[in-house]
Amino acid sequence: MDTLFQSDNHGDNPGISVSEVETEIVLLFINLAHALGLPKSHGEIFGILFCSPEPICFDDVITRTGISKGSASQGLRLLQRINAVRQVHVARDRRSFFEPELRMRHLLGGFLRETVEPHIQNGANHINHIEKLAGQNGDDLHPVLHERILSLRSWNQKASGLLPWILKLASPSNRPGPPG
Amino acid sequence: MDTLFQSDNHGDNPGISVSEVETEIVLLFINLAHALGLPKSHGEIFGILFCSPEPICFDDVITRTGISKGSASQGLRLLQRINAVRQVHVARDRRSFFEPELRMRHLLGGFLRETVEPHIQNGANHINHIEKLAGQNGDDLHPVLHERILSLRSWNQKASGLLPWILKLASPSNRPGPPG
DNA sequence: ATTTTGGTTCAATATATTTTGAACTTGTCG
DNA sequence: CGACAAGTTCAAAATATATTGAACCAAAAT
Repeated sequence: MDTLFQSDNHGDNPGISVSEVETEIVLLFINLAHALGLPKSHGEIFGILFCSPEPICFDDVITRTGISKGSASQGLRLLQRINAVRQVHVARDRRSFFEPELRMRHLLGGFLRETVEPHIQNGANHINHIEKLAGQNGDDLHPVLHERILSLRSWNQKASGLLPWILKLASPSNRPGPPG
Repeated sequence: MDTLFQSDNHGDNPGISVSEVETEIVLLFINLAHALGLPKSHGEIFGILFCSPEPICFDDVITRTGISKGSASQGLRLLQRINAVRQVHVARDRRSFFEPELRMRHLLGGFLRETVEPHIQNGANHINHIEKLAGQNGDDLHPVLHERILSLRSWNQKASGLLPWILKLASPSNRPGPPG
């Protein structure tokens, strides 16, 4: 593929090869993964699936990305958990095939549910604990610190309340427009 | 501080020492920093400032957190850049003092502006480049891939449009409530 | 003008995270 | 059943990221 004689460019097109477009798309998803705090291999996997018109099987994920079996296995698992990738079955083929989720709402939803929400829940628990300690300390607590502990609670609640709005705003039904 | 004889608990309070509350708050911010992809030392610095009723000077940040000069310097700089920390001046004192930002809207705003927005802008540039390559390739591009490239653009625009809404929703004026 | 103080920089080191790949499981086929 | 194929697991190696601290700079104090 994409050699002088067997190019993805069938015909005499002098332009850039299709595979360069794909390379750039994979790079884009590697960057995105990094921005989201996911390993780059996961971005690579998603990028490859995203570029393919048909679902891809495990071994092709490996050969096309060049990553190891282990990474592919773990990456595909996580991507499925956050709703970024679906498994599909092909008749009379034992292997599993994979395809990317393309609806932003679902992508975002999975990511928020699996990655952000647990952090917010942990935070809430931690704040409960802090409030309990603060209660036991009663008057020894500086009033300013006491107030600030209250604001921790309020931040956490605001963050938690934000998530459903974000999903709603990312829905296809939402036309673009300024807030307010 | 907080030894058997020189406890933060002045008086015969049998409760947990104030410093344990502070320890837990610092731990909370270390977790938060981690969740946001910032080094834990930055969370530690913010936590210490958050716990102090008065602004703290550079050297006290170091002694109270136990981190190195270098980390403190870098951490304070970044925290100021993202609006999480303000520098304040004390009369007839050469040193700078620092205090935490407490308004969620400002904290979120700085973080989004300095951390999230640049990624979205990079993404937009990258997508421009991909569209150009795709254009040069004309008909060689699989129609499905062409469609998907269009959706990249739409995702990026949606993400970009989301930011102002998030800020708006995090504003103090917003009462909590379900979306829709 | 020299010293001291407050703070920054950045190369070296320490720590954390990701990736690899060989050994293993599980299910399928002949 | 035995052999193979698809995929998982996880300890070790590779990579990336954060932290340290000594050398440095600039402004104030002496």
